[in-house]
Amino acid sequence: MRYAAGHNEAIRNRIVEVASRLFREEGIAAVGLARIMAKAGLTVGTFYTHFKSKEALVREALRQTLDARHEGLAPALDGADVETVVRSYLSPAHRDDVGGGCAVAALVSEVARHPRATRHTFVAHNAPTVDSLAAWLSRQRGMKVAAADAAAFLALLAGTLQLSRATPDRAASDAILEAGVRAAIRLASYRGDQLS
Amino acid sequence: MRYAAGHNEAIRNRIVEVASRLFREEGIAAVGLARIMAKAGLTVGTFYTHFKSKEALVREALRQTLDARHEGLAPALDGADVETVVRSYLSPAHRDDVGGGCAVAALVSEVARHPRATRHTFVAHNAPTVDSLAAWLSRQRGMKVAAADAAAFLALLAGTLQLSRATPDRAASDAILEAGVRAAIRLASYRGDQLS
DNA sequence: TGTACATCAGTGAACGCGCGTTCACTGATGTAC
DNA sequence: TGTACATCAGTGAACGCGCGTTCACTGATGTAC
Repeated sequence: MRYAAGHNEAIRNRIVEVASRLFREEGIAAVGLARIMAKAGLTVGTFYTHFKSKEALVREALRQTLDARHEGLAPALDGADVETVVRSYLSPAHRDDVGGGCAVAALVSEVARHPRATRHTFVAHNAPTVDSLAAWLSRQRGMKVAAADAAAFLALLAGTLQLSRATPDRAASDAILEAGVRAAIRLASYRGDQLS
Repeated sequence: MRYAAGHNEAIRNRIVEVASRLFREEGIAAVGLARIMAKAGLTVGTFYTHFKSKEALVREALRQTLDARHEGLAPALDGADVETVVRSYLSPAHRDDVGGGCAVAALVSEVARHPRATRHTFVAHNAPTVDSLAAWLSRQRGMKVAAADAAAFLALLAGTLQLSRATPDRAASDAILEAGVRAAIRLASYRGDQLS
C-alpha cells in the first residue's frame, strides 16, 4: 500500500521513541527488535524498511534522546540556581523513571562497549549539553569552566544516579542522592583555587 | 572421576575469575556460560555442578571482585594523599583495562537492572570500600564524612571513568580524566561549608 | 472518466545462531570387604 | 593384597527460546494513458 507523505517519518519516529525508552529501561542488549516493533504496532519485517541494522537504530535513538535532552535543558539552565538544577536531576522521581530519564546515566557504560561509530554519535550529541553545562557553571563560579570539567560534573550526576538505582534499600538510595546534591553544589560553587 | 580435596573449590574459583573479567569487559548479558566455561577449560555441562544459575555466578563474581578490590584499596589509602589515589583510579591505564578494572564503573548500570538479591550483594560488598573511603575522606577533610558522601565521591570517580571509556577521541577522553581528577581533589579537600 | 500498472510499507515465515538449562552417561579414584 | 562398588566432576547432546536478518509476497494508493 502507499501511504501519505510524512507517514514514513512518523513511523520511523515512533520506532525510535519506543526503542529509546526500552533501551534505557532494560539495556540495549536486552531488548530485541521484535519487541520494539510490536510495541510500535508493527511486525519485525518492517524494521529494515526504516533502518539499516539494530546498531543504526541505537545511534538514531541516542541522537534523538540526547538532542531532546539538550533542548529541554538549555532553557532550564538560564538563570537557574545550582541547587534547583542539581536536585531536579538527582531526584527520587528521576531515579525511578529510568525509561524516561537521562540517557547518559542509563546507557553510557553499554555505549562504551559499542562500535566506534555509536560512541562517536553518543559523544557528539552529548556535547551540546556539556557545553551548556560549561557555560552555566562558568556563570555560577564566576570563572571560565572548560568542557571537560563540565563533563566531569555530569559524570558526578550520572554516576550518583546509577549508584542510587543499584541500591535496593530506599533510604540508603535517597541518602546517596542527597550526598550527590551536596557534592554537586560544592563543585558548582567552587570559586578558584583557594582550597587545593 | 574423583578429584583431590580442594579441586572443586579451585575450579569454582577459576570460573568466577574468568566470569568476572568477561562480565566487566563485555557486560553480563553479552557473555554466555559456554564461553565462560570454555575459557576456564571446561564444558558447559559442568557449570551446574558449581552454581545454581547464571545469576548465582553473577553474585559470586561481584562478591569476589568487590572483596578483592577492598583488600587492595584499604591499605593503599593509609596515609595516601588525595592526588595519588585519585590519579591512580582515573588513569588512562585503568580506563583501558576494563576487564581488570573497577567493577563499580563497569557493572553498576547493569546490576541496577538485575534482581534485588544481586543488587543487595553488590551494595553489601561495595560497602566496605565506601566505608574505607569515608574514613580516608574524613582524614583528608579533617571532619566526619558520612558513607553516603563517600558513595557520591565514588560515583564521581566511576562516572568519570565510564564517560572517558565512551569517548572515542583519545585526547578528549584524557581531558575528561584530568577534569575528574580536579573535581575529585576539590571534593576531597573541601574543608567545611565556607563555600555554599 | 475509467482502467492498467507501478510503487513500496507492511506481512509473516524462515534462516542460522547462541542462549540458559537439563540429563543420561563416563570413568578415575577412594572405600569396604 | 585384591576385588567390587560408590562417588561425583566432567561430558556432550539435546531442550525450547529469542535473537538479528532476509525474503517472497500482499494490497491500498498514486500515476499514466
